[in-house]
Amino acid sequence: MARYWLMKSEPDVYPFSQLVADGSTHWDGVRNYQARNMMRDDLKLGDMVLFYHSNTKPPHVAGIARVSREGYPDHTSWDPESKYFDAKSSPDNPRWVMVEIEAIREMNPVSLVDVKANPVLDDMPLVQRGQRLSVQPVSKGQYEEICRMGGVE
DNA sequence: GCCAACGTTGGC
DNA sequence: GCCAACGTTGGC
Repeated sequence: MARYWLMKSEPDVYPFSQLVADGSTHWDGVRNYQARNMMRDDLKLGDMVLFYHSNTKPPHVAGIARVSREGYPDHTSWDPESKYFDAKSSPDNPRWVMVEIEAIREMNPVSLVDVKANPVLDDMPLVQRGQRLSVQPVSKGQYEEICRMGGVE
């Protein structure tokens, strides 16, 4: 049974349109333990992902993606050239995890303002105070409501 | 550009 | 183990 997630990306860095162009991508660079644990333990093949654009005006959900590979070591963590390099991570003892996601479809942007204005979505982590996690769980009802707002059946 | 929230670091 | 300092996130 598929579960549902929201993943944040800054469109200046990696917009949803790029995921559509690429087809799929590995979600590297997450350096937060809570988010890592979810990617390692909870994100399963076929889980649906709301692709959220943060740090843009206005912030919004931009499209739907799907987990296409479950958690595996994030190789950028032991690449000295990478900006995500972590000296405490190595191929033998990887500290960080990534998943792969694939683009499913674009949707009409659902802005954060609209999410906040919809009582159905009051409990979404996204609208809680100070919520900064780049990977967040979403309920089935919340997922379906966002899809509806974005014009997706 | 500002700043609140939160995570991490490091001295003790 | 505490907690102040610092860095980052991300909306506004």
